[in-house]
Amino acid sequence: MLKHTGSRLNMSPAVGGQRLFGETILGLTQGSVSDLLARPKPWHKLSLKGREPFVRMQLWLSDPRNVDKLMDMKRMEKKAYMKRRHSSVSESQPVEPGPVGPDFNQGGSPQHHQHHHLKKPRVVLAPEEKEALKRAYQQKPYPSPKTIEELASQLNLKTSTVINWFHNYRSRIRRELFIEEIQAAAAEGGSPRPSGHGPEEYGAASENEGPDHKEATGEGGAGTPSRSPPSHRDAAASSAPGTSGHQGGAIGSLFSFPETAPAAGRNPRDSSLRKKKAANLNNIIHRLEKAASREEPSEWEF
DNA sequence: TGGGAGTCAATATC
DNA sequence: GATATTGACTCCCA
Repeated sequence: MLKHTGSRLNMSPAVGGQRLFGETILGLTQGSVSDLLARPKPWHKLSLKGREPFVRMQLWLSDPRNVDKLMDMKRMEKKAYMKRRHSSVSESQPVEPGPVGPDFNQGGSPQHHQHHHLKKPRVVLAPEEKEALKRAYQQKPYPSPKTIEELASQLNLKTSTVINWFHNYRSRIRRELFIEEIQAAAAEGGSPRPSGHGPEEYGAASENEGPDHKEATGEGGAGTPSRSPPSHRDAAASSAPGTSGHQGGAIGSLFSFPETAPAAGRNPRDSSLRKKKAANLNNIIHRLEKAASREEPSEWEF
């Protein structure tokens, strides 16, 4: 499958990165953290549950030893890893005959371990299948069960896959629209209006990356307004609050966003995308810190 | 029961 | 190895 990922958020691997930060601070996996930072929803559109990671982030920010603790965690992880590695080298036999490596036992059935953990192979939709689904979405964002059945049989997919695809697509389109709203608000007033509603509308920039999202642009489907070109986003992102060097000392060392020109051979859009994501994160941090200093417990309770 | 929100986790990409 | 993408899943609500 061909994917274009543009750029990556450099969260200074020397300290942690999305995985460690997500798992130890936010209670989220790396993928979720990446998503959260790249496409944050406005605060007022978040459910209580959706706000939790930001509340955790705020608590972490208000902890004077936050970075130290993260570094400790990293050290501990490394130690554990080395220990595991060392023991697996010294003991030529694994402790338990579990599914450590690939299912491979001499002469035996390769399925022996599978009853333990039946893993469904991940469905990867072919570009043509995605195209067909998108066309169907443009005609009907909320297809009837009958339409779903038809689509599934036409594309030789499971109906659940088609249902999931529509769910995911709608939800991801919606998020893109939220980002647009925020950008429009930011472009109008310079920065999102103060509201006293916690870190409202901290998201100020988005990359709107990837072929999927681009192709969704301008879809005529019901409730699917057209979306603006990336250049508009660039402008909004660069004017996002928090980009002006708000790095909060230790935080800055945790989330370092190099401002250097893109390295040779890299996607030329890389640095601007990086900036946009940095703007997102800095904006979130900025508002969390502001909220923390204002002490609005009612907004943070969950 | 269908849809939205949030998330996981496999995998692609850099 | 770190990050981005995305299909699948759970939970909650109307």
